[in-house]
Amino acid sequence: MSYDVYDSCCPARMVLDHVGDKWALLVLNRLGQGPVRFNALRRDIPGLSQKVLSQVLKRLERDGLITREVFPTVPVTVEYALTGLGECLTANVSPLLRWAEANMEQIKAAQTAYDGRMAQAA
Amino acid sequence: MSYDVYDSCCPARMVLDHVGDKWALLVLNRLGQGPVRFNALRRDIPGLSQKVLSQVLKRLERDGLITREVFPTVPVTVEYALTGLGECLTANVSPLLRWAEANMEQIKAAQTAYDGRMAQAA
DNA sequence: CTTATTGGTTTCTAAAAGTAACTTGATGAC
DNA sequence: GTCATCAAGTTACTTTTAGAAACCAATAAG
Repeated sequence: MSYDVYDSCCPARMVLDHVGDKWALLVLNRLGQGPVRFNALRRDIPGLSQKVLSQVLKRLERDGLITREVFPTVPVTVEYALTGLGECLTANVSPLLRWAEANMEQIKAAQTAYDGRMAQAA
Repeated sequence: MSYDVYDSCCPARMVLDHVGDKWALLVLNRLGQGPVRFNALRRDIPGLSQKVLSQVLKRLERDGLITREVFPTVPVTVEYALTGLGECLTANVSPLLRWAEANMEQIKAAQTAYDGRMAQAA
C-alpha cells in the first residue's frame, strides 16, 4: 500500500502532523547525538517548556521513533533515545536544520527587503 | 557568522518557526513541481483553509522562499513559485515527506502496540 | 525541618488554528 | 438590468493549542 501526504485521509498526514513541528524536529535532532535525559533536553532546547516537551516525547514514543528508559536511581532518571526508525527519520531532519543555519543571512535580507516594499506600498 | 538552531535568540530558530510547520512543508513540496495558483494549492492540499494558506504564503514570500506573480486576467490569477532559495530548501524537505509516506506502516504498528501497552497499564 | 534533585502534571491565560461567511471586480447567463 | 460566478483573498467567530508558572512525589543531604 502506498501513501500520499497530500491526502488528508492518509495516515502519512498524521505523521506529518507529529513530525512537521518545530519542537519535534529539534528534539529528534538533539537525540541524534545520543541518548539524552528529560531535563537535559529541556536545558538544551531553550524555550521548550516541560509540558510541551513531555507531550512531544509521548507522541514520538507512541510513533515508535524514540524509546523511554527509566533508571531506578534516586531521584529517578529517564533517558530518551532514538529507535532505528527514529534514526532513519533524523537522518532526513538534520539537513533541514543545517539548511536553516546556513541560509539565515539570505532569509534575513529577504525579510528586510520585503518589509521595505510593504512599508512603501502602505 | 554561524548560527545555532538550539539558541532561541538565534534567527535560525525564526526560520524553523516558519519552516517547521506542517502546512509550509506541504506547500513548499507542492511548489517543488512548478508554479501553482492559489486555489490550485488549496485544492491540492485538503484541509488547508484559505486563511491559513494565505498566511503561510505571505510568510514564505517574506522569507524569500517563494515569489508571488499577479496576472491581469479576468478574474485575476496569482501564481506562486519557488525562488532559488526555496528550491534549495525544498530539496531538503522532500526527503522528509517521502520518508513519511514510506514509513507509515511501521509507525501505525508502533502506535497500535503503544496503545495496547498503555491500555494494559491503566 | 528545609532545601535540592528528577521527571513530570495541573491550572490558567494568551495566541493560534479552523470554520464559514463576506469582499472585490469583471464577466456571462437569464 | 440583475443574478450568479469566478479568483484571490479578508473578516468575524469559535475552538484548539501553546506557553508560563505553580504544584507534586520520592528521597537524600545538611
